[in-house]
Amino acid sequence: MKNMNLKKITVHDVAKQAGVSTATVSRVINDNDAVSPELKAHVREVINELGYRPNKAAHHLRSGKVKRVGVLFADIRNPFFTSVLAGIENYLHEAGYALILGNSNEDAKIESMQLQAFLDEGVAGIILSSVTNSGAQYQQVLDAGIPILAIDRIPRNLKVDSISIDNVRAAKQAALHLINLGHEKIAFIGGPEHISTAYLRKKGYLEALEEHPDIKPVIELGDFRQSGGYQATRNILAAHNDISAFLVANNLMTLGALQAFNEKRILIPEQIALVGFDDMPWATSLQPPLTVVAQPTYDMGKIAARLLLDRIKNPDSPIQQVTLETELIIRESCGGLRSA
Amino acid sequence: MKNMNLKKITVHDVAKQAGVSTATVSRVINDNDAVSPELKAHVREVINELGYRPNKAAHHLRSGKVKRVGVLFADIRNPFFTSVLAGIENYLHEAGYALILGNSNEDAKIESMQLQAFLDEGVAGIILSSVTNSGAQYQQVLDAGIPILAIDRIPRNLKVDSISIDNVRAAKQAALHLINLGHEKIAFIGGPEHISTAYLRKKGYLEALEEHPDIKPVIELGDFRQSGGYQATRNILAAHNDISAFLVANNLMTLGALQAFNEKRILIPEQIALVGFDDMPWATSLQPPLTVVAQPTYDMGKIAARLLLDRIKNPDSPIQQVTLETELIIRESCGGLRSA
DNA sequence: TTGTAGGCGTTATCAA
DNA sequence: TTGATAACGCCTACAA
Repeated sequence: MKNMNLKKITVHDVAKQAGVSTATVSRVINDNDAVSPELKAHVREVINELGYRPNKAAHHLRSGKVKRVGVLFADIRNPFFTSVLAGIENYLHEAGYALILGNSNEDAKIESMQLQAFLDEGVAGIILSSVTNSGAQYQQVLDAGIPILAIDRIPRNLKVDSISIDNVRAAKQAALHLINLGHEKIAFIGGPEHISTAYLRKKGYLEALEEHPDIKPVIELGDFRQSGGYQATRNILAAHNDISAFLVANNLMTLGALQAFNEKRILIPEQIALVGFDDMPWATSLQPPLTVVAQPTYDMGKIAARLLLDRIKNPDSPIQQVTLETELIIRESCGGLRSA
Repeated sequence: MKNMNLKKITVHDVAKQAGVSTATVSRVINDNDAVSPELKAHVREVINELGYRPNKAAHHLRSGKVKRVGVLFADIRNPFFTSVLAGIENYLHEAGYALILGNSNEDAKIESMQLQAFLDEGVAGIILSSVTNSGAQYQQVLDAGIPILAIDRIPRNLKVDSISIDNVRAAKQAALHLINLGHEKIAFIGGPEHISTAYLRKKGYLEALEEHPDIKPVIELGDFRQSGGYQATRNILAAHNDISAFLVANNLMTLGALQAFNEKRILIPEQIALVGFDDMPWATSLQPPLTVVAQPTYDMGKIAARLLLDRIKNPDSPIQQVTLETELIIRESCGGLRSA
């Protein structure tokens, strides 16, 4: 009834009120060319006075420019994602960009639908943790002039900026930690081989063992989810009775392993030493606190967003592959500190 | 060099190729009026043939319609959020809506900036877990004709659709569980009082105690984060030496409490019984597995999205306040099952 | 049932 | 430095 005044205010209203042309208003909005400082100030005043807000759809349509980024993750329910996303969101927000979120749910079909949706919606760039390992299906996005930033999982043969950790080195370091502690039967729970992080972490584990030929690999592959870690752990426990240490290649699978250990009343670290991936909130709340390979998740998100916006501003600069340091945080799940 | 053919295809191209007018093409796109079936089929063929995709910015500008929803959470880093978000994303994606994500980070200033950004960006509706407890600052959004769906935290005095759990009942049930187990010194770790869930859960705890006048409340308020739960637990432990049970009103604070118990080598459930909020992935991986008040987070997200889209389609239907059932999942952190 | 034409709010071109 | 004007791609009276 009383909302008489909610008809949208446009450049025309501002122009009329300020006694200038719409062109001038537009120039002021975009802080563009050389509008005389006095005029600029005056127009700004009128803009505030009227509470004018530019229409982004019209801006987009006319100029072709958008301040909007698509973020497409393979598994939105993994807490690893939450932290990375928070970093991305923080950076984008401060840069005045909107964040469009998608979940491919580890499904290549859905992934390509989501990418298409991003294109339809109009995004200036895309941050992607890809489902598959080959980069072919992303070419049409690139051809449309939309840059992609690959995060965490980096498809082969895709010439785009990327940010990840050194997965081989991280896993190798964790495995060597267990070896140096004297373990000779070390099981590895990995993920689906088509996921680059899974493949590379397994490689790191194997590289560590190659330096110690007397230690034979024991490998079981899960699905990077809790249930998969649980099942893989049970399988290993059933097939071997002499394993003294586990290296688990992902956060949720580590929870699954713990669940299996608890059920069998296996004590950590007395009976089995455990190293997990990702320093998640619960790591310090477990008893014993968990030794983990920590990734700088939040910073990873921030840097990813920064790299992408750089690319958007500068489409022809050389491609960057950023690798972040991981840290092996030694707590008590491999023993040693407990007696201290 | 070779991208000659990436000039955008428009309704005009389709119209020309199909030998019809742009109006007809538009009607076919929107599956609208009565275009003769044959013509419709023919135009559709041409659309596929040319790979035509409607320009959403133009559509939005001209028609005023958008298939885009803003989601604004108070703390994007809380894993509770991840699960709710996944539910929202799933529903929106299937309905052909894009999801714009924002994080207010428990800051009312940022919250209103984000809301303004949503308005500027153009959204058809907003899902909001609000930072403050009073609804005044949301009126301008509502006045702009954009519906809000309040989720989890429901501001007072705001006449909008909402979805939440019965926080009073949930906390009361948890407290009564501890009382029925024979505990007479039960500490409660709550959250900031201006957050509705925090306030209501504390109320539930107090209501339970009112039924047992011999039990005196012991309350410490944290910040809903891990460090807050840790500190609150330490405070209680320092001030009382006869507490036999803890009820912690949020997931991350429960992790903080656990951390404090571990540090002091306090055994759960032998020395202290513990009930937490939210059935998070780690609950079953803890030793002992955690007794919790479980919220249907994923479904909460799905239902939230559905309610909002209903509202968008039907702006004048009566306001709905949906309350979801919680479940007290009894595991082993209050004792009892361990010997089984 | 189909077509014509004007305009959504902005920006870019051109002229003044 | 500023203004008039024509698009951007689409939708929707209105006319046929």
